[in-house]
Amino acid sequence: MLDQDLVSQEYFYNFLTGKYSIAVMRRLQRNLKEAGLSITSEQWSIMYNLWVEEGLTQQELAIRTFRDKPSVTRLINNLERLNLVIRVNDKNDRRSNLIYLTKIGRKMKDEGMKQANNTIEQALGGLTDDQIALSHTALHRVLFNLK
Amino acid sequence: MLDQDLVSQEYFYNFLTGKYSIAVMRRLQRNLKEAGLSITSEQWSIMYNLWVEEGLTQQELAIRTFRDKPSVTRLINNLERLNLVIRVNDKNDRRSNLIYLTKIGRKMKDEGMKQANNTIEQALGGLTDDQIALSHTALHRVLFNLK
DNA sequence: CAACTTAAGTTGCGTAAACAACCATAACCA
DNA sequence: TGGTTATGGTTGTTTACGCAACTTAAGTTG
Repeated sequence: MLDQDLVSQEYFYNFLTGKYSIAVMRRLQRNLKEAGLSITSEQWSIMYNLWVEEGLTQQELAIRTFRDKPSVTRLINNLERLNLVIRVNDKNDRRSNLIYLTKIGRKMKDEGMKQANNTIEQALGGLTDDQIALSHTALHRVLFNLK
Repeated sequence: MLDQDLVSQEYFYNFLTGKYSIAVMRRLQRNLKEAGLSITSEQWSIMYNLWVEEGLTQQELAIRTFRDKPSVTRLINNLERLNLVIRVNDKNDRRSNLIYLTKIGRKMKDEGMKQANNTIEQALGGLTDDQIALSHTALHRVLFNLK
């Protein structure tokens, strides 16, 4: 491969190294902080899934957030220390923990979603609905390809 | 916001939490490992920039990789320990370190770029050139918006 | 029912991230 | 020229990630 190709392919390599998502996640973190929510963007991704549906297992959270099991274990540890979620041992399958929100965790939903939507607006400003829809399709395909 | 909207906006939230880039970076890591290159995807992003141009300062590497200065300091520390790069103190500005590749680091370019291109192919398989080009435009805009 | 396999979660280890505080050198300017 | 400000890098702390090894509980099968 020629060096010119290297340069013209720059966008690919930015994608490869997470440049875009670093930018987005950093902004989400900043928005959450400015709104007085002291959770990280990773913790947000767990909370989001619980705001949609409580009582998920850690395994299920791992799948939905695309993280591995140890990562989820530790994220839940930290969220439990912050009194935002609790582990409840599943009576039917004693290997599983069902994760529920606490009152505080539930109360955080409105502001948490608001800041997420803020971040999305800031990130996608100036793009048309078509462009956004096409990017969805492309990114969805990427996820499918790599899963 | 209604809960239905939450679900229909799922792709946005996947973007927000880095789901796509986690997938891509994980695959890059795996491809590098299978090719016998024991560097992380983050280390790859530093190496890539040095393969394009040697003698960059850490500051410049931080800008090009979209990371902060402490992150670059530590990435360079680890790459130096792996004998892939060296710090050379700048004679003209003694605050700066100029980062150069070692022989081993230079020799790694071919295989490193090959695995990067592999990963990109795997990630973008099934997408048309148009779709890819449009996604570039969109992601470029995102970076511009958040910078 | 005992032996084997699968599944859910945890722990250990090395690496990387953000943010703040810090040090050394350079640039500015009054 | 002497003091202030800006810049390049490093260090400390907390959080998070990837992988491998491990524990415990369920499911399978002879």
